[in-house]
Amino acid sequence: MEKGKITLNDIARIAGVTIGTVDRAMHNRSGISEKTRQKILDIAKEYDYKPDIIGRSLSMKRKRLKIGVLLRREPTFFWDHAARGIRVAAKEMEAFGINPQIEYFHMTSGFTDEEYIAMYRSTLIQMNEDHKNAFILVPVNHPFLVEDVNFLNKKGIPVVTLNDDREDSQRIFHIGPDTYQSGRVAAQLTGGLLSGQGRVLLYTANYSSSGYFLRKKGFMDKMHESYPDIHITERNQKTVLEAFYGGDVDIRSFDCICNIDGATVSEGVALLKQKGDVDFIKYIGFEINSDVKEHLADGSIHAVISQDAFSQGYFALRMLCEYLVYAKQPKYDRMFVRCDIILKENMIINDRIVNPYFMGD
Amino acid sequence: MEKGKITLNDIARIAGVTIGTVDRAMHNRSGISEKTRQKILDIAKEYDYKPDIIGRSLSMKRKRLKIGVLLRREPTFFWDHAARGIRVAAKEMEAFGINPQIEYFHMTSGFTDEEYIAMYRSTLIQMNEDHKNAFILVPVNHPFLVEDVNFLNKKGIPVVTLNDDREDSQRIFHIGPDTYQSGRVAAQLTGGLLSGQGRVLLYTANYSSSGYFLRKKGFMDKMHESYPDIHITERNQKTVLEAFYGGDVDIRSFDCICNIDGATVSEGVALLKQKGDVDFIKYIGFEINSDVKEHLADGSIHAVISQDAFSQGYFALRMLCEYLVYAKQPKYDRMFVRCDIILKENMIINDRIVNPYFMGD
DNA sequence: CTGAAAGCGCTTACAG
DNA sequence: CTGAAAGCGCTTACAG
Repeated sequence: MEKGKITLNDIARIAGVTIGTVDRAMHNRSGISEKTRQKILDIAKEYDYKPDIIGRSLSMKRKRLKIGVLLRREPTFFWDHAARGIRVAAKEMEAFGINPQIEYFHMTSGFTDEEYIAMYRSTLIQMNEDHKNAFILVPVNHPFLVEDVNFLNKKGIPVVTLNDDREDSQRIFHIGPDTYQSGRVAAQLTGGLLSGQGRVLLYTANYSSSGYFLRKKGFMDKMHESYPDIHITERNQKTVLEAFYGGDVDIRSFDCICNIDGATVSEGVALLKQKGDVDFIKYIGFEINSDVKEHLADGSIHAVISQDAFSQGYFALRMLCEYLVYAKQPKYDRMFVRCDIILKENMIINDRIVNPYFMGD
Repeated sequence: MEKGKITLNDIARIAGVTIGTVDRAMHNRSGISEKTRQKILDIAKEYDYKPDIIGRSLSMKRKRLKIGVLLRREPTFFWDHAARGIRVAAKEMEAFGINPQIEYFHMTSGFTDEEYIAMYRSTLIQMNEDHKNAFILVPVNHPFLVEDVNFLNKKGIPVVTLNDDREDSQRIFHIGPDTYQSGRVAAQLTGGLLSGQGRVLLYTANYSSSGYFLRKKGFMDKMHESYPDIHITERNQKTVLEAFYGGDVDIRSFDCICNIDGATVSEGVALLKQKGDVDFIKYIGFEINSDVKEHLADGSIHAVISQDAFSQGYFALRMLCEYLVYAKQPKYDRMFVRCDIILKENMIINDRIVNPYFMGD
């Protein structure tokens, strides 16, 4: 008997029982004597039994895995990529009958916080009525979120948090950007580009997100450690217009703009172009979309750091499925996607580049 | 009948035939009347039949897919990663019973070209005697390679080329680095770092490889286009010692060393450290290993560009399996892996970063 | 030219 | 506590 190639049927034959009994032993099901269970487990161990995933999958066909996914809506380029990552992973796992149902919720304008929470919660309840096997959620910042996650968990419905985390909840794991580290990467790029000298304008429209706060902190920490001679001016006005041209700002006195806030990058560059200042200042941003690609191509953006939403979605679904199908526990309960540095010359412009980004097409 | 969820059994029932006949129709097998075949195909189309990959796989278990893989040996860190990518992909596809047999051949020293070719070829023949279903090969530069690839292809054994390509052969597709583009990326990094001014030492131990030649060309092209004021000195001595300190070289007259030749990067940096020159010059290299990681961490290397061997192996096996199992033709017959820019702050130092590099562990 | 059946490796409802 | 059997969706060797 070749090691590792043994099947449940083989074990049954060796143990002198039937396959049903073997199954009971392997899955710690009830209705089996301790003695037979031990005998069977010993045999399994001796012959290094590994369950055949595809036999199991075929048999599992009867109950397809329904996974509820609740994402944000804006910025759309970002969340579209996340949804795409989820669909690609689902397609890869289609052998296991994964069936993700993706819903979105808006966080932009026109509603009070309470109204958002209510909308979010009602969507969640509605999705759950369809008897989901698991959820992938982008959490909102409200105590109920923890309650609901814990409730689902108690009912045996695991929850994964995407992009934002609630460590105080019983989500089984989290996948998101390493925002602090991405700030450090931006600082190293900036410092290298300025040879450790000069003036930097650091801009964010939105510090309310803890992600942006952490990114700024990463940027500042790395600057203080490695480039103490660079002078940093923070601006966090609501619009790039105010930030770059409001008050008594002389934009040309800066050597570099670092735009912490991924959502306003292309807007910021467009403004510099319009004012005729774009050639006098280096621009470093976050995240990539088609506008940003154009700015990279024509040289008006030097670099962006991407912690791509696609990978977040892809790995969230994939690791969740491995958890559901193989009972494989992720190594950590908090994981991050890579910080990719994207310049004109290494941005991906065609699909001859093999890459998870394109595997689903 | 839900669209797309129809099975062969359903079709058989609808057509009033048995599943064996449906199978004959779907696979263009002989022994079926044109009329029944048409009827069955029409039904399949109408109900949007998609074969269930996992049913097929289970049934295919009887003939596991044996794939022969022939890689180089040196530099080991590189080919170990390629082999690892292949194993990870095989594990991911284990549902389909993929069984890669990986062999290596040396290209270093002590043999004539003819002897190498003979060794390579005998290994290939030996592997093929085990009735492989497909091959992944790192080609050697000899006409016989084309002959053998074409011979295998004619016998219905597809061949994929890895890292190097032979476009004149009938390999079904190629995956490798985009060496020309990686040279351009290095040039953009260098140019940015020097703000378009200064002197660069461009070093390669080995121009005989067409990969290094193309990389150099990419570097030069981008420099001429974007940073015409940077002065470039080429050195291609056999050792870094000769290149950096041989003749009348004053290494400190350079602002930056760009080391085209991925295999000598850590050696070069170690030499600069030993001579006390490392703080006076920026270093840009290619490929990453544990030594290079240390140099990145302590700041003696500014950046490396990685076209990781892992991905080459991973995608080669994966796309080959998709070809064998689903008959899925890759979009292009020549594909490249990404050029990743790696600085101290974004190099991956722990496995909390979700990444194909770590998916197999 | 077509049918009937076994088999891939597992899970699960049912019978005893 | 254990067994016997059906079934997941496909492929294939054999019978007619």
